Amino acid sequence: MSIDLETTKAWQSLHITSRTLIEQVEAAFKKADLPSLSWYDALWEIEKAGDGGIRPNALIPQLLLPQYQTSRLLDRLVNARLIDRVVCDEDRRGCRAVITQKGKEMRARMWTIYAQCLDDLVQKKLGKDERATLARLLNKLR
Amino acid sequence: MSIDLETTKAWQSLHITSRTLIEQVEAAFKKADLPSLSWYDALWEIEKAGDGGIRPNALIPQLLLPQYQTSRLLDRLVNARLIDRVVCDEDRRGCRAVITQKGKEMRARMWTIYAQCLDDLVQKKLGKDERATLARLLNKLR
DNA sequence: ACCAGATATATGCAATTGCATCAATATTGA
DNA sequence: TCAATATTGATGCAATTGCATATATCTGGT
Repeated sequence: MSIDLETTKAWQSLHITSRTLIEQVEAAFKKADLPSLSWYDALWEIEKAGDGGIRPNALIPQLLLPQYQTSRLLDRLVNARLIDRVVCDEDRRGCRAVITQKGKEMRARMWTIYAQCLDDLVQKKLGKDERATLARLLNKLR
Repeated sequence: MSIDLETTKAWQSLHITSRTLIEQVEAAFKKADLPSLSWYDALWEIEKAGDGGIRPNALIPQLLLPQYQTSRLLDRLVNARLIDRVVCDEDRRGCRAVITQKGKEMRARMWTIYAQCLDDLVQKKLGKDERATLARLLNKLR
């Protein structure tokens, strides 16, 4: 087993690109006085879940976060009045995360920035076919 | 400006793939009772610099870390006796990070695990041409 | 030589993470 | 039914990060 140059290059560009692009999005959020990407991701999943909200444990695989991080991210969102932790009737160990009106507004505000970034950082830089090829190759790695 | 599906898919798979693969490498290091990827990266850059060592500020662009993180990573490496912080004659504000024998051994030990991961996670999953294409597309994004 | 920046690095402090574990409730199987 | 086990979610504590700033040294212009 020996690692060739293509492997090294692919590995490096994968992580460098991911980090660099995320940093740019985070910087854009910060510049607009908005919270970070992880808040966006959580708000979006919670908003998509609708009025019934979503259980924290269902959020974990979506956000790819460990349980304790998810719990604490929810703490912060509650604290910022962007979501409510509602009691869960069918399982009283748990709760449901439900987005508030303020949360919806925040997510929408963040999306305008995020979408602009996605356009600048990805959509303008690769053709449609290239974007599809990239996604296909990446998906072979997971 | 509107974001299409290929863009979203490419964006998601980029970050999910990067995170997932890194987690797998970190897990392999942890399982082998070895420190984390950031230690490896730093040790490798410092080892490549040879006996003269490398200035922390030259390490920053290599590691893509902020200055204070670099400084503290060096603290930990010194603490673990994997590098020395040597006084720098030509600029006494600074120092030079020089790898120790123990550091070299650690890096080599980590590489056996790391290389195995790269083989399993990348080299076996994509053909040579696919790896090259992936790197090329990713590099268009930075 | 001297002073006004600029640069290299370190560090105090608050926020966040990771880990282990806890408390509460649910489920299973005898 | 009930004890054993599993699952959900939160939390104390130590380690790490992020930010702002401090300290020491260097450099360029006068």
